[in-house]
Amino acid sequence: MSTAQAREPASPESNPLFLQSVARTLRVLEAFTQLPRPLSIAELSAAAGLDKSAGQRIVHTLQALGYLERSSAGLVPGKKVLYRAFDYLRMNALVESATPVLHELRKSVKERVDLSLLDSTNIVYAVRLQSKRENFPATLVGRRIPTFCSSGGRAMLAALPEEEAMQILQQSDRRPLTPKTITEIPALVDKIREARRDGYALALEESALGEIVLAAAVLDIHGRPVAAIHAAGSLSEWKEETFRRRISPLVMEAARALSHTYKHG
Amino acid sequence: MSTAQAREPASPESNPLFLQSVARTLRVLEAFTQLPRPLSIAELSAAAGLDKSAGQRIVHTLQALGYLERSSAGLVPGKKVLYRAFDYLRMNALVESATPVLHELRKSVKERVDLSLLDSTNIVYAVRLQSKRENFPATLVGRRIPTFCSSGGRAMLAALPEEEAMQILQQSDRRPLTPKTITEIPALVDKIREARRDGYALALEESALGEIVLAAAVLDIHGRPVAAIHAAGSLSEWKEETFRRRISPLVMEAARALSHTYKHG
DNA sequence: TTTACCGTATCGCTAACCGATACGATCGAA
DNA sequence: TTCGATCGTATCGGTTAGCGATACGGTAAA
Repeated sequence: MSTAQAREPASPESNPLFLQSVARTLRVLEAFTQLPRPLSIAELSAAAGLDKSAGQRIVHTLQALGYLERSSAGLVPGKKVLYRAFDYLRMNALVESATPVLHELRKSVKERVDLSLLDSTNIVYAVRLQSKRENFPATLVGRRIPTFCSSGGRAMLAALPEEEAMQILQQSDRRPLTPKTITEIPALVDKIREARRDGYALALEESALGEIVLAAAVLDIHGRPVAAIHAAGSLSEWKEETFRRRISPLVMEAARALSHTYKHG
Repeated sequence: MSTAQAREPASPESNPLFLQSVARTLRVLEAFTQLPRPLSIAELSAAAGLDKSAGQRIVHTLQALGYLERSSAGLVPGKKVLYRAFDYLRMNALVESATPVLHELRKSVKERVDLSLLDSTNIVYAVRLQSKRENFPATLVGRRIPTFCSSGGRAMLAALPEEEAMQILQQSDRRPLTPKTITEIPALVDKIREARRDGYALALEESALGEIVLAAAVLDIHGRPVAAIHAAGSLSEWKEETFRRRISPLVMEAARALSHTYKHG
């Protein structure tokens, strides 16, 4: 096509119903994912692929609406984004029913337990009950990590039709998060097969060093994986085998209790 | 043509930098606050004050971007909103330093403890460590309740210049949340004065029946209130006086530990 | 079957937005 | 102090992105 200088890279949605003004707005808010610090208008504009003027207008509007705030060092996300997360969480029946189950689980395993949701190549933490002091961002709701290298992600991949799982693996950005992250497709396929056999998945220091995580998938009424229950321990306190033996039945039971109940989708 | 009927109510921002396309986009996402259930395109459009076509386009785009998802019963918020909340939380230095403090506090009071942030007429919960089983939405991050009827809100109002506090009271929608909610300005002024004297605020069944909440304000480096530390107990287990005596020193100490440290603003 | 409402798709018109431009303030380095 | 760089802010005519009226097919309840 000879539109030499296309303004937007022919937005993935060349659908006439796709509004670039909406996409631009959200790209501004998404800038903080790459640059998690107070940003200037110019930085936000650049990160969103906008010129100064467009950035100025969008920032001004988002600020007026409470989705951006001014701090002494620049613009930061506004409290309104928390309201939107609340809307998500309160409407999610799975999050609701998982909360008491996770509390029970937390009591018996005495380690950090989480509920994560499958979002294609990533998983997002939706409920988190931490135990000890840990690296701060790692413990927050909304954190996302790649599906392929998390125990929960692999537990869900194991419950997906093989073809879909392969697709996700191939679409994933498989850069390692730690030196121990498994990144080769064949090795990952092995781990997934293992998870399918065992009913749970295990990740050893793949997203954080010193951390052992065990997870089982939560299935919806059609048998599709929609979430996972995680339990995370420290390798300074657990041997792999003990962790598997003691924790896996509890995690699997919790996941089973939540499976097949709601339509979740 | 006589544009007799202005399309938008001359948006609060008649500033030429205010983009109505941005405002429309966010109004769609905000619809779930009023109507927390799966919605159709028509419902979302109506809630956002848009016609069917505009709604269709915005919904289509938000869905393509992951900010809306289709469930069996209609459209619901998408997981991307959780990512944005994560961006907020991880960048907030106060949230970060409050997390270990809250864990300590949680250990000594053995009740639910929260960190809330002041957002004018509302407070938002940013960190929550719950104890027992409770009414579900009431325990979520991102939940917002009116400043005037929460202990944390009143603790912060007490730390604000009198004039500003009055302004917030007057701007507030003071409909009661429970039969015990105090809604009269003079009575609220009394409660705020009391909080100023004591260094903490108390709310008895004002946002939930059977609940007693005690809170102290966290001040920024300029002495302005930016957040509050809450501890919530059940009236079936606590007498007011015991709660005050046992809990208030701990909550005040936690709030003091966080005050005057960061620029927070 | 009828009716109502759903999601989806089309298309010409136009005003909302674009983006180039300019101005004053601030801050560090020279 | 004087630059130069970069910040936020403000203005304005041209045009394109988006508006909104309209239409179509499917589905579910009456």
